[in-house]
Amino acid sequence: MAMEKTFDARDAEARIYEAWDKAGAFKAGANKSRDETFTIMIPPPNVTGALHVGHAFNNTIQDILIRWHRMRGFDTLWQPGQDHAGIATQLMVEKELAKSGKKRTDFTRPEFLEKVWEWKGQYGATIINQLKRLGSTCDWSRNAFTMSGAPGAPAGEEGNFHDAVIKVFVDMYDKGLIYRGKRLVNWDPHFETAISDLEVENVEVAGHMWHFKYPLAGGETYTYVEKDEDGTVTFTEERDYISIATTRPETMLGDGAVAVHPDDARYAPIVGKLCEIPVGPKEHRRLIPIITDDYPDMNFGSGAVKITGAHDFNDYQVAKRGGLPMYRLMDTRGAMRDDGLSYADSALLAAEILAGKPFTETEVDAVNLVPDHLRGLDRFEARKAVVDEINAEGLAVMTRVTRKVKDDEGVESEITETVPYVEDKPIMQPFGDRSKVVIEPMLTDQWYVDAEKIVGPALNAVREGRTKIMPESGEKVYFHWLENIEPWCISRQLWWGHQIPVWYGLDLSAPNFKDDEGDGALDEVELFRLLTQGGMLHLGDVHHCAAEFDGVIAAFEGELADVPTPINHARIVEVDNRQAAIERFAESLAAYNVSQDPTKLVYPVWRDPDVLDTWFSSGLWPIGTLGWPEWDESTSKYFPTDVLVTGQDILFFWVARMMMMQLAVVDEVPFHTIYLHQLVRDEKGKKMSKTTGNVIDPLEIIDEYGADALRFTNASMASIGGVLKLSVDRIKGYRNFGTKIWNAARFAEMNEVFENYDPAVIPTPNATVNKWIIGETAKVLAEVDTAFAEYRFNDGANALYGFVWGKFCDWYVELSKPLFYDGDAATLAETRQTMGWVLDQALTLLHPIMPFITEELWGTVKPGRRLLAISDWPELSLDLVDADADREMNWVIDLIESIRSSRAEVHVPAGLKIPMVQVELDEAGKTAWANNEALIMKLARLDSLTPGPMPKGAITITVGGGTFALPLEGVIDIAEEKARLEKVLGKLSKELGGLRGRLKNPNFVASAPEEVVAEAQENLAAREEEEGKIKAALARLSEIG
RNA sequence: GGGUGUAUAGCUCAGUGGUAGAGCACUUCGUUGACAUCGAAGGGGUCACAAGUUCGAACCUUGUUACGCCCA
Repeated sequence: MAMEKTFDARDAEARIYEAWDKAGAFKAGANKSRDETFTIMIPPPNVTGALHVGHAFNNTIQDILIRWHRMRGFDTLWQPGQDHAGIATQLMVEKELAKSGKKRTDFTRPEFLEKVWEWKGQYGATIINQLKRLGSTCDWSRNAFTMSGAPGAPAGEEGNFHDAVIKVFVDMYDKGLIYRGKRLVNWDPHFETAISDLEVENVEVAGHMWHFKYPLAGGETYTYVEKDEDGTVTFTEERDYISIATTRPETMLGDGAVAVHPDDARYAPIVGKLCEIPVGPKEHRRLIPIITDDYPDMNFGSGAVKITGAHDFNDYQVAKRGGLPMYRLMDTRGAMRDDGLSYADSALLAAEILAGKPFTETEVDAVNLVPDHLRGLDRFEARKAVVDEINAEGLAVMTRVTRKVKDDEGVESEITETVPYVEDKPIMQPFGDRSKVVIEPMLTDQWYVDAEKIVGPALNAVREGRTKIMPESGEKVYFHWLENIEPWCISRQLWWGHQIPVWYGLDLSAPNFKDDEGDGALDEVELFRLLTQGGMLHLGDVHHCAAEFDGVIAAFEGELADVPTPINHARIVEVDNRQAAIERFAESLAAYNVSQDPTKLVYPVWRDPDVLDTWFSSGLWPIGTLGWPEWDESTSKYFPTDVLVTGQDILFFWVARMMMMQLAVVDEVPFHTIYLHQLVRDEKGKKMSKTTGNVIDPLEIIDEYGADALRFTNASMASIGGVLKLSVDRIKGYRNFGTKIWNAARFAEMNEVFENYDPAVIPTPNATVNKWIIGETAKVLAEVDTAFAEYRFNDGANALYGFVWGKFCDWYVELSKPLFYDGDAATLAETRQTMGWVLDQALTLLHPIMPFITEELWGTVKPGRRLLAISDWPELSLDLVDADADREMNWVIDLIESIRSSRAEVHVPAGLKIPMVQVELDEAGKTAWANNEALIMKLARLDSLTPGPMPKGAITITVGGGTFALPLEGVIDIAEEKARLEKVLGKLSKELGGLRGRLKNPNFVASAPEEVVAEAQENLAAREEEEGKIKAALARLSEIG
């Protein structure tokens, strides 16, 4: 059956993918012929994810590497999987619930998690199916999931990942690498959880900068002086305040100080004095110190900055340096706090702290400096209220503005008035990428990895080259980040995730407790005192970490050892939360009181409700996917893996963390090469975004142009460190490339190549054309191997494009025609053998980039043979390049091009066959002509060649070692031909000038390498020969014209 | 502000010291027995700017300008 004119990707792709699957092509070790492993871990897409162009690019690169290695016989594993994407997944499920008017909190945690698993079962495989459409040959039988094996996971989700995550947490905790602490985090008021920097989008929005007066305490005054660069005084004023600029007035309530730069002379007189926060009830107005710190920018605003340690990252650092208290003002929903002490008590305590009273974090956290009437207000409402109150009190910095007004009759006039100074100013505001609400820096208790302690090995691995980052600039970024690493916040206030394996208990230690009788046992009075004053309800909690509840029992028993009898014998039990623990403990004490039965006494503990950051689990991806900690040789042999292919943007968030964690846990680098690529952008280089409307959907592209076209485009863009600009035109071009090779195969089929060649035999032809294309094949293989080995996929793709289109289709197919149509039986046979073989090589080499069309053709050429995906990559020696054949073919091609070019320029009709005169030709040329006469005549559209002198009025054709003429007297325009030759001569003389200049320079001859000099000399000789011929031709034309 | 890149044909980009390339677009011609998703021919570049190193610089060095990304 004759082949169709084009490849029907839509029809073929699914069929071919299924054939690969059936043949086991995806399985680890498919087509294995050696023991070396080659492993790539897929960067796990979110379980909520849908394929975008970035995934398509990323996975194309991985699949190319995987297919290339698999075909070369490596024990190859492409490990797929997904991460559980805490926030995103929870959001999806909450949205689903919202459809039926339900909220997450309408369910218990286990009930909700069951719904999440249901959702995952229903939609979680979306991106996997999309990756399949791209042709990705992951070993799907090993698909991993970062929540596999978690408590409550349904059938089919039993895996090791949960165990791995928990084990690592516990190990790191035991080694002192994980701790709990109160620090400033990015807080998402919608999801009510801490989020990572990665989940924060900084967007420039229109904002305001308010200017307020903070009056000096006790009505003090100072002389405020401004000077210009030369030190000349430009402004002097007696002030009783310091001017502060802020974009967030509502945070003023929590100010701990006003900071100025130590070099700022304007404020030097008042440093160390107190000023008043100009908001809040008059009777409790708080005083804060004016301190110095390097942070304030003297040239920005007034140069004085209010410091709110609990609600701003910069301020937090200043507050830490200055030992300032940090007062939290908001609750988890971003509303002004309505808990803790009353405002009056809070203000009082704050004043004591200012006066030098020592304070603990817990004490400070109970201080609620939100005035009673603002409590519970949303933060943006509170902002308005604060501004209004300050303005009303006249404590805003004022400015005079002139504006135009129209009176009732429409007459315009100008009025000048004094108004509060408020600048309109674009400000960078952080938004939650999922919730779209403004992120609030918030002081909360979280778990941290002490990254500084585990960063060393990760730095060394890259410094010592055990892991290489490409492009190299990535290494600089990596070093810079790791050298300045911050503690890593790993807790999240979500339900979906690995619950932190830490249990808390009430801190019963009572340093001031007095055992009245000194009998080491508690009586009722003592019990009551312990409960209320002993600290149980006031002090913090104690905690212990283990993989399971059973594992912490002993630790809590130890905790109780020095608590008075009989509590020290209490049974450790687990309850839901702190409140339940208090109640349960009280009940148990009451029961004991009545029964005096110590076995009734319990010490309740509760588990940390928080879960781990998804990145903590993804950090274990390399070993976790391979079954660690329960792995055996069948999977551990794939570790360390080989290459990580991922986006530059997650170098810190994921890559560096994998390095640190794998080194910390199994003491080995997770991969030897990290291939970083950029974000895929639109053709103009803009980020694709739904709002801009420039999103290219890879699935639509696959539908329209086929997966191969998209993959080839990706490969051709993949220069190291290259910018990825995706354009549909380009994709279309590579679809056309597929059609091109399809039709070359079709040509072969029409000439009965398929049934008349032996794929196992490297041809040994006689015809120069055949020898030549075999050499070109060997050359392109070498190019592709080098390119792939160096991760220069664009070079590989371009080499193949040039070979298939520029060499095979443009020349070899054309040149083979005379051999097919007019050749003798032997020529016909060797040409079929050659074409079949070369086509097979081309399909094989193209397969990693364009797997579908090549697989289809592979089966069409020789039906029923082993699938190309699991066939062997060729090994061809460059000895197959026949230098003589090469030289001869280049001469032939050069001649044909010269003739075509000349004909076109003097407007000889394309179809017209014309005679040619051989004016002079050396021996090599004569041989070349004789060997290739038929095809030169055909392709140059000649009808004869006769030796003879240069005819009058002819076009001159010059090639190496010869001159030909096309006698076209009467057909051509002499003047035009002269102009053509002059143009050629012009180009030549420019080149000659350069060459002569160089060769005349004694320094060049002396310093340049010999071969460069020799090349220049050869080049010069050839150009001079040509120049001579052209000049002669011009002279002859002048005789007649 | 810190970090890190980029600047080459109209567009998108290759090009690691020997005198500039590809694809697309453009112009002209062409239904020549694989392919019009095609073929043939052609036009088009002070390699951002300046200085330096070198016999020789798109490439190395320094500075300038513009733009991008990441982090503040």
